Amino acid sequence: MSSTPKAQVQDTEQLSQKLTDSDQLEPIQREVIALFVNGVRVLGLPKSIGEIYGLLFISPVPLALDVIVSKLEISKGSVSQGLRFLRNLGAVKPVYVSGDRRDHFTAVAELKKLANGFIKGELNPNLESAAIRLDELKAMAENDTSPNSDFFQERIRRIGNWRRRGGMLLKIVNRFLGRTTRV
Amino acid sequence: MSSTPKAQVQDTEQLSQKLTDSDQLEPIQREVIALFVNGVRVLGLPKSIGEIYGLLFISPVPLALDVIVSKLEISKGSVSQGLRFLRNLGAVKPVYVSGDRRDHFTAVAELKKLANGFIKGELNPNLESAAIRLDELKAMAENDTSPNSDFFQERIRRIGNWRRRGGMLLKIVNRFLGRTTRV
DNA sequence: AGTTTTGTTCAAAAAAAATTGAACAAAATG
DNA sequence: CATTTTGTTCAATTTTTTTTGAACAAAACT
Repeated sequence: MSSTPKAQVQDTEQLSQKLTDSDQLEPIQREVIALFVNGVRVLGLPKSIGEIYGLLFISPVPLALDVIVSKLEISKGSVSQGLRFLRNLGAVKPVYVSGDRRDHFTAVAELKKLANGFIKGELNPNLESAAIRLDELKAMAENDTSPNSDFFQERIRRIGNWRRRGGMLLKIVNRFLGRTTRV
Repeated sequence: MSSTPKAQVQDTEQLSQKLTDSDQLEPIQREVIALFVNGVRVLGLPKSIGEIYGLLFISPVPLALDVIVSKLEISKGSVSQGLRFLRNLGAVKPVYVSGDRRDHFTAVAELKKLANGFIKGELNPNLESAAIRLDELKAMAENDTSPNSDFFQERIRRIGNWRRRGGMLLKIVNRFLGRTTRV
């Protein structure tokens, strides 16, 4: 970045000015990013994830890692990790930009893809481990001899019902958003 | 708790034994609670909330605050706050127990009530504030004169679509789980 | 009235989660 | 092949969230 000394930049601006013009976000972009930061909080994801996705979503062109770093003014580590997470979720995808060897990324903006990615990446793993534990619980309850055994069994059956209905709901959500991925 | 001195408890057990027999959780209960602790994490709620709800869910009788404290071995403050949260969500309800002046609580175990409570208490407030911000954004984008204006407008329209579909989905979820509350 | 029981509140402590930044590796460049 | 660019990793730090516990208030007892 400093191979060519920028001595000619006479610092007519404030000395603390480190961002070049093209790194500045437009007010609308800032607002959209803020909206996403809020949005991902509902999903239990960190702020930086919302910032990165939001920036890519509201950027007309794909962006490289170090551009994201300077636009958002967060660390390279955060952006690297955030991009990996978003890529795994399918919320962001790499785009080849000719003449630039850096990786560039755009936001995947189809709701059904986002939802499916989140379901597959975040929800399903949890539901599966819960299903395993639930089966173990069922076995425990059947061997139980305490006076509460009947009550326990009823409750465990009920959790099983929740699970079943949750699975059905995910399918319905899927169908509603368009049938791209199987849950 | 110590108005009647328990000198006759000769400490044949370990000295650190502070819980009475009735405070001990059965293995099945421990497992169910663990399941709930995991479950609420997916919803972005703290462990103590899962513990309290789980305990009430798997308890044959309503429990008072201090019983919850000694069974779960967490602080009175946590239980007090947790119960308030769960009550606001409609996940727990007070039950009158004659001859005992303490408040007692049971878990509300109907999935539709739980889901509706969560939607109304946690999701909707967020969606509403997002809707407001989105309207402001729309106005900004319409007054914008930058070369990216068209792109911005397309993107903001898209977020609006997400919101619309999200709202529809909540209604569908509601209908699927049984129609108790309006979203 | 005074005392005990029950439950809430909130500042401080602890725990958990996110972020940073420096060290590193891998690939591209000259 | 030495150098630069690009991107990853992870221990340390910072920030945020959760939990604790002591002080307080309100109601119920004696």
